[in-house]
Amino acid sequence: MKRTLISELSEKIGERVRIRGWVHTVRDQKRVQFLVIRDESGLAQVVAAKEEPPSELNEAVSALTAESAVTVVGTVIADDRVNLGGLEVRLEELQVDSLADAELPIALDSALDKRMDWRYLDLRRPDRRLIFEVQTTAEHAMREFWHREKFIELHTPKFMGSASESGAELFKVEYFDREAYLAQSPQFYKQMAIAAGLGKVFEVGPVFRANPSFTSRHDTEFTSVDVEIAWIDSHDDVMAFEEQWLAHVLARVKETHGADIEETFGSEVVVPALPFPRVTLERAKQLLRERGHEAPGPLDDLDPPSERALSAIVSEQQGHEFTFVTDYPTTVRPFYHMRHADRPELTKSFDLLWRGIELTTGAQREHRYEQLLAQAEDKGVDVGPIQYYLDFFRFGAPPHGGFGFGLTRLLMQLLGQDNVREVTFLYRGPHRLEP
RNA sequence: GGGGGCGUAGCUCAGCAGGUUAGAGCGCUGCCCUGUCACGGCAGAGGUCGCGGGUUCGAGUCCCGUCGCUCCCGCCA
Repeated sequence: MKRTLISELSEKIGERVRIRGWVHTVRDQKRVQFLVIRDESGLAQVVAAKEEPPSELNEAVSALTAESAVTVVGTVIADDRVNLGGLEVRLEELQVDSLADAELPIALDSALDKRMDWRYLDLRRPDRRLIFEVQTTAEHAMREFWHREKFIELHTPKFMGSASESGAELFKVEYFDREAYLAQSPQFYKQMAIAAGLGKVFEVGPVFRANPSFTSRHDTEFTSVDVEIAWIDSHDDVMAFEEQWLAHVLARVKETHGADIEETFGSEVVVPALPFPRVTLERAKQLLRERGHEAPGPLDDLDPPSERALSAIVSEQQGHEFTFVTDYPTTVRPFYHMRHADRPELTKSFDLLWRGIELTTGAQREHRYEQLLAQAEDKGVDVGPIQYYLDFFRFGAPPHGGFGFGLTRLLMQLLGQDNVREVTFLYRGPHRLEP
């Protein structure tokens, strides 16, 4: 007999069905037994009259434990007394596919770290499933847009012979008789694709950061969304692409899950207006000062409290959740970010803030070999190990730029969660390698 | 790496200025209950109070160390 999803039961009233799922609750009374079965589509009540003495079926129901995996055969009956959709399944056969231990190690209100220990139980909660449905929709919408715009999808190697950026946050691994590093970014390789003439490229893939970061928005392995575009005139072209792409993604998420997200997580999905507000770092600092926010920390960057404050100011003044902050000084940007011709101390770079958190870093890249070399030396970068990268720009490289984008940070903000661990299937952090 | 908070039953927590057998709710086990729907009722089991030292007549409670968790900062996506 074919399996019926619980969401389809209302179309099968009077029919015999086979449903498969988990025991949500057991209410074993004197005269009647109720089971609530949960599958990926919903909850359903299953009922069995108790016989005197109890039948084998009654005994089997009594022996069930919560979260056991079961297969139930019965007849669908409409009954107004039932709160769950006004229908129930009259139990005829019960097969216990896997009996769960009686006592579960976590509850609905368990602490995050404990829930991480038992992630597969944590994820059985229906509202957690929505997280990954939204992720699926968001990624699909991203690809939809890229595909329409004729982007090429990349799969770059995650083993590297040398650092792709700073070098301070690399995981070192054994690689036969030498050492290799886990890629902390596909940065160099997506630029290589530009030098290779692929035009516009993207990659959705894992990146590894050996930072001992203990915050709600960092992990040591996460899914990075990377984009690189050739033949641009400036970083403005990159921002223009990103805002259209993101607006498309959020529109798709809203139309598919907007109501569910609001109901489940109390977070409204807002499709952003175009263009997004843009503000230079200089102007951002000025805005913050005007509004009485003392921007502490380094003078040439925004610390997290300042980013939150800036987002709040822009939201209040312009009614927009997104803010591009542009033109960061060379001191806080990598050597390959292109510098402004008229103000060489500033880069043609940007960050994208959403609801107070950093979602993206992007820039126009320096594609002129001599200039790139000079900037590397200026930043004190040892060019020896990255000569292969510099070589990309020796045989005709188009002007280009792109951005890196944190997928889990998007999801966290989208679903009003306060921690990336909630929206990561399996979190990896400095002290978390299991399960 | 720096700073704050926390670590007591399976889970979530309470625990007085240090003082006799360490508590609650949920869960679990057993019994009872004509349809429940977070079912309800009664009873019961379950804890080296993270670990190691120290102070004290006496420490879950104070001190030191250590491990773990958590948040913020740094770093970044």
